[in-house]
Parts: sequence; C-alpha cells; structure tokens
Amino acid sequence: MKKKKTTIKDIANVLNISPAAVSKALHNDSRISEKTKENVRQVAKKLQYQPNHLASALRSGKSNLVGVIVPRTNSNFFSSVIQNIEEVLNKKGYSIIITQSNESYDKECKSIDTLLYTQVDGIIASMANETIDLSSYEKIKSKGIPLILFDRGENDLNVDYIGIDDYNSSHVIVEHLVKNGCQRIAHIGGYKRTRIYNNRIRGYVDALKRYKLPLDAELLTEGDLTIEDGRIKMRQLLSLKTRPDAVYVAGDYAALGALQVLKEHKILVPEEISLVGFGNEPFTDMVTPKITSVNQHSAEIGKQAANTFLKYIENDTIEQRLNKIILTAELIVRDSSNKKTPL
Amino acid sequence: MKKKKTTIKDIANVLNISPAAVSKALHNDSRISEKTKENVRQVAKKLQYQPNHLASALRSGKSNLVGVIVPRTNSNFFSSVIQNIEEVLNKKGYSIIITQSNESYDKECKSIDTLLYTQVDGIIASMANETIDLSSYEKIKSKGIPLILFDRGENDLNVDYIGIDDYNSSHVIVEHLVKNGCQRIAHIGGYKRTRIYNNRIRGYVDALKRYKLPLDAELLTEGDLTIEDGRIKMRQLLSLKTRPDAVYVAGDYAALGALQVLKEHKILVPEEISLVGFGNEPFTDMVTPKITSVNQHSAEIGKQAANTFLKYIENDTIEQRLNKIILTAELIVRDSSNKKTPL
DNA sequence: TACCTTTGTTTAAACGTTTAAGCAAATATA
DNA sequence: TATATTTGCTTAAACGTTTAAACAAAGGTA
Repeated sequence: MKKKKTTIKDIANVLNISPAAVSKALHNDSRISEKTKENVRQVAKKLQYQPNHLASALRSGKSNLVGVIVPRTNSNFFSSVIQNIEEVLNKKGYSIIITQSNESYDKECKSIDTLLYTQVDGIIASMANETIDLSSYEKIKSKGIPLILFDRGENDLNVDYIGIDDYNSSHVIVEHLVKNGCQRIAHIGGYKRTRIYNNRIRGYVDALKRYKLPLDAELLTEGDLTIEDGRIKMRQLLSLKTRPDAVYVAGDYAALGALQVLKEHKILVPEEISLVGFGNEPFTDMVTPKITSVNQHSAEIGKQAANTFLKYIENDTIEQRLNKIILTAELIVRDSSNKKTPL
Repeated sequence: MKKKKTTIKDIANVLNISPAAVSKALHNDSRISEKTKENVRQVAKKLQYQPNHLASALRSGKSNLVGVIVPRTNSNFFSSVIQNIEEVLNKKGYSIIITQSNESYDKECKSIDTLLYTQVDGIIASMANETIDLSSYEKIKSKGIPLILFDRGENDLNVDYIGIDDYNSSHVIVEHLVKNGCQRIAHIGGYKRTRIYNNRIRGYVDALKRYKLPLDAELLTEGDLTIEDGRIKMRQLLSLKTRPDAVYVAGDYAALGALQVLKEHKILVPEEISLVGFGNEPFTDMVTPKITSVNQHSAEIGKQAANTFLKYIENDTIEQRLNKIILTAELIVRDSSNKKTPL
C-alpha cells in the first residue's frame, strides 16, 4: 500500500542537475542561480516533495525537535505553558514533542529515553511527583543537551529553572487570611520532596511564626494533591478537636476536594472556614463559592522556558548551570476567603 | 559543549567485531552467539550507548512514531483519549507525538506537515473546528500513511473513524428532558460543518418532531461552544419573548457559560430552565447545580483508535476505507435537569 | 595576455543504522 | 569420507540528506 515518496534525487533527475544542487536550492543557498531555485521549487511542488527529517537531522546533527515533559496535559496550567512554548519555538523553526509522565517516575524515565532516542535538540520539563532519583535527568545533561526545568524543578541538577516564588506566595496567602480574621490556618500541602511544595510549606510555617499564630503539627499535611487527597485531608481536619478556621491548599484540585467535603458537612465557606487554593485553574472561578487561588503566570513561564532553550542554541559555548527565573505570583481573591466583615 | 555520543561502531571497536554484529546482537538476532550478545550488552551499558533513532528509522523506513493531532489538550476528553492511545501504543514499541491545532486550520496544516516531515508511521487525529478543506488530510493518505480519525471526523476522507452516536445521543437527551416535563427545548449547537455537531443538531430536530414539540428557529443556534459562546447564546435565549424551559448545549464548556448567565439572572435550574451539556467534563460534576451531561467514553475511543492503527501496521496489505466504530454514549443525569417533580 | 575572482555547479563522503548476501568454520547427515 | 546444514560472523550497500572540496566557466583586473 505504501506509496513511493519523492526525494531530492527525483527532483534532481527531472532537472538534470545534482542532488546537492537541489538541496542547496531548497535552502536558498546564495551560490545557486535564481533560475535553478525557481525550477527546483516548481518541480518540488509538482512532485509533492516532502523533506525527510530523518535524513536531514541525521546528517546535520540537528533535529529541530524539542521535547516537553509534563506530569499531565489536562490541567490548564501545563496546557497553557505548552502552548506558549510551542508558539515561541515554532517561530524559530522548532517543533515540540509532548510527553506525559502521569506523575510516574518510571514513565518519566521512559519519556526521557524516547526523547533522547528521537535526538531532540533540547528538553523542557516539569518533574513528576514521584521523582527523587535524578539520574535520568543527569543523562540528558551528560549528552550535552540543553535541559530547562519549570514549575517542578530541582536545584541539584544545576540547570535553568523558571517558576514562581512559592515561599513568598505562602506569605501572601497567610497574610490575606489573617487580614480576613483567620487565626487557625491549616495547610494541605504537597510532598516535601518536591521543591515547590516544600517551599510552600516553609513559607506557610514562617508566615505563621511571623503572625504569631499557632503552629500545630496536625494542621499541616502532605499528599499528592488530587481531588481525593483534598477530600481525605479535609475530613481529617474536620475531625480535629479544634478545627481550623482557614485552610490553605497547595493545589487547586485538592482545594476542590476540600470544598466538596466542606459543603457535604454544611460548613459555611468562608464564614466558618476560609479556603485558598493554588494554581488558578479555571474551575476555581466556576464553582460555588469561587475559590481564592494563586495565578502562576503559565504563559510567561512557557515563553521564558522556550527563550532559555533558544539562548543555548544561539550560543553553544555557554555551560549549563543553576539559573533561576522567579516570577512573582498573584493572589486572586474570590468568595471562598473573602469574608463580608473582615477585621 | 556537545559531548560525543556513543555509536554502534564504538562498541564494535571495543569488542573487535563488526558493527553489523553489534546491531544484530542488540536486536537479539538468533544468528549471534549468547556470548557476543552478553559482551555487547555490557559494553553498551558501560559506554552509555543510546541508539540513534534517526539512523535506524531512516534505514529501516519505520520511525515507530505516531502523530496525534487534537484541537486542544486541556480538555479532559482529549487528554484521556491521548493517555489511552499512548498506553496501547507504548506496549507495541511506538511513541506518540502530540500536537495541538488550537482549532485553527492553519495550525492544523502545519502540524500535519511537521508530522509527515518527522516521518511518523501513522496519524490519529480529531479535526479542528475551522477545517473544511481536507487537502492536508488527503496528503497523509496519498503518502500511504494510516490515518485514523476520532470524535471530529469526516466521511469524505474515507478512513477509519471512532466516535459516539451523536444523532442518537440527541434523541436520548430530548427524551430525558421531555420526561422531566420540558416542552420548549432550545439547542446551543456547534458549527454544522463539523459532522458531530451537525449530527447532534439533526438528532435534536428529529427528536423534537417525534415528540411533536415546537421546532422554533430562534431556539437553535450555532457557535464555537466556548464558555463565552455559551454565555452569548444563553443571553439571546433569555431575551426571547417566549423563553425555552430547557437548553441542550452541544458542549460542556458552553453549557457552563450558559449556567453562569442563568445564575446571574437568578433563574432557577432546573425548575425554571433545565440544562444539559455534552462531554462529561469533570467540572460538570463540580459546579452548582451539577450539570447533566453525556459521557463520550474517551478511554475506549483512545484504545480503539490505537488498535485500529496497529491493525494497519500488522497487516499492510489492507486498503484504508471508511470504517466507523460507533460507541453508544451514556447520559449522566445530574441536578441541572433532574426536576424534583417530573411529569 | 596572463592571472585572479566570482558564480554555479558537481563529486563524494558522511551521518548511524539495518540488512541482504557472502563466507568460513563447526556440526550434522548419509 | 564426502556432502549438506547450521552457526556466527563480515562485507558492503543502502536509507535521504548535507556539506566540504573541487572545478569549469565566466567575468574582472592589471
């Protein structure tokens, strides 16, 4: 069934010139006459010539492909980052290959292998929750392929990182809750081993200290921040002898789960318990009450990540090292934490 | 900065055998001794050998890459389809390249070119809203590359299609609304040029006829089914002299927009106006009231699409032709259409 | 006129694999 | 013992490009 594909040789035969001339004509080489170029273009079109990426990439050592690894694509944050990476890179002639780790370390390793195997010119990644062993990422570095991390990063890899100021975001959130009269603030956090969640936890703890609020171990939990995780952690918090009067959740999906449980228990939000999420996923603005959350500037992160990659391509003498671009996150105050009668 | 990469030749040199023997050893060829195979494996590991996909794909004419084109990745439906395609194909040694058309015809054409250029072994796609001209897709066929469409398909291409029974789904929805006492049912539809939306519209019209309900032109609209589109169309419906008592929206995002407008107008849902969406996106279960919707069996669609592709790979003598796999969609009844006192 | 440059092309090797064909040695068969 | 088969490898070509080097022809310079 396979139809024969047109090659550069076919074009050369038609015009009675060498394949090399055709290649140069297609690349607009200055040493090829306008007449020949025009002929080549015409014949190429007529024969429906499609360049073979495998051959050109193999020969030139450049695939013009960039791998992007994300935990999942179905969150608005990652989807938006990807879209912006693609936009910037397409303009420079690069295409992207998206792979999902599904938060699994194994899947992530496989994705990295696939990308290296495909000979991508660079990799832009946000690490899976599970990932502790960095050897897979070290492999990328050891091949001399530019690696750029965003959102879920890791200092120890000593590569570029683009993200938001998680530590400070926690401060802003706690401050907002305090100003709204909350005194006993819980934190449903992500796993500490993931740097961003660790930073949110540290920020939370330090902010409580600053405002001289009770720092109670039972108010601080770790988990994978899925909807279900949020539900479980919220139920735990409700079963405490002294309930919190505010819950700061490190991810929007878990915040949603927490909200569901609060509603099931007929607890008024924010009057009895205030709620703050993280990530500003679209649904935070769709549910009742609307959930206060933190905008992570996904578009900006995507653009910066792409541009950082391009920096290495345009100047291949620079060595990769830890180089952080930290964007200031923005608290979007909505109904779930906005009490009618603040202090 | 670029480190030299290990090739099959390097391994051959170390062991003093030919590159061909190394290649065969790595592919577990029966004509290579166990001893040599073991040696090759060890040296490969020590030198951190990474096969070069470009070279092997070029030589063998098989890239083991499958392109997937979706309008966007940030809906749960497409994200889930992709995940299942990947799962099935990975097991057979294929990796997937995901591209987004962003509902744009131009972007879709570019995506197709990139995929063909990358020499994918097949393409699984759901068409952009804008797409009318099929020449880009014809190009895929003309190269003899298996093309499988899902969700947004097109009969005229004469290729495999996996989707749900849109026409019948509309019947089920209208029937449900009628049973709940609705008499004047509006439809916020997608563009007719997209087959699935056309089928939903046809189903809606025919179902109204069957139940002898008023078929009013002003109750039927077409649009791109974004949240904003849903809001606009809902406002239009509310401004009619006789408002509908039920609205069937052909997409969940538009249904959400419609719900927002209804709430802003303090209209009781479902008491005054019932609402039904389409797609069963997770948020339909998160908002208040929860939105009745249609489950599209994303996982099943993904698996079937992948298996259909594999069918062509395993048997390359079969010619592509229109071959539809139609799954029965499932109505998920929720609060937005479930009146306490049905007829 | 003799030499240098520029223009427009060709030649041939290379990129890292795979694979058909070939071949020597070992083993089996009669 | 002679012949056939199997085993385990090598040789060399090929996949479709790119590119350094070579070169002929045309144009410029002194």
